[in-house]
Amino acid sequence: MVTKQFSGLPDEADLRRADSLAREIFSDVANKWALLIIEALGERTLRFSELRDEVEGISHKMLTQNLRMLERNGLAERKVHPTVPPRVEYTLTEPGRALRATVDLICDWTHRYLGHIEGARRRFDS
Amino acid sequence: MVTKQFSGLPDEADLRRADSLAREIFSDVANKWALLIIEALGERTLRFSELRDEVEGISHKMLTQNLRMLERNGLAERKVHPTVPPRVEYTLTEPGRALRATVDLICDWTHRYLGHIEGARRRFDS
DNA sequence: CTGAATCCTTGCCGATACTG
DNA sequence: CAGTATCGGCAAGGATTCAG
Repeated sequence: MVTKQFSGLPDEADLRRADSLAREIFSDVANKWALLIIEALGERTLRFSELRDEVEGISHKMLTQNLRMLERNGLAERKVHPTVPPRVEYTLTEPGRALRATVDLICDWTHRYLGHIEGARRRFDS
Repeated sequence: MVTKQFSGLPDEADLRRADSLAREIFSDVANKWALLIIEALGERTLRFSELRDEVEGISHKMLTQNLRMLERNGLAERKVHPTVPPRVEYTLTEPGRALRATVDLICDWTHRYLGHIEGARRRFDS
């Protein structure tokens, strides 16, 4: 990651920094809207407005906010076409697609256990 | 899932219901604290207080709140030992463990791309 | 069409106190 | 020790407006 001058081994400070960074990334990514956007993007390239239609219930603001975050972390790429009206397209980068694979698994999980969960809820709610 | 009286095929209403349920479950589960708790539990059985120590930075309230949610959805099991002082233990159920497997993948992902992301951030922030 | 900025409301979340 | 309830601050997030 970072080239140390006097040792190839990370020291404690490095490990703590990496941990807190990992935690930060996890917090960025482990939120509903971010994951839904990633899932919506998939392998496709979508415009801002297409994304807003695709991600059910997301507001203009949440979409831009999360797209900025994804772009900042290098998970999505933002391509501006200097036309009028402007046309902005978003695509997942390779790290983004790798993350999407895991999101897919969560979706699979959701559907596989839909019945279990529905039952569990009924039992709990009584 | 639900046995229909006149048709084995789900009608549109069923599909819409299933979708909104899936979305609801996804929203429950796709949040930082829930995922961190699931990850902390792993294959172990932990007491409330152990969990609080294990999940860095979580408050008493968030912990109970999320544990209730996990219990309600049948992802974690809550076992009360009627001793004094009380002793309450939490364990992941099979659906919970299945979900944890995917959370593990997200953690792996985080660590694998830590460097990419750090670089992307530096570039973006300038 | 995108996006930034503003206001304003809602609800999250932490702190605290109290029960069993 | 574990859980619930209450209160309050503050940040998340919605609606709207303006700009490029």
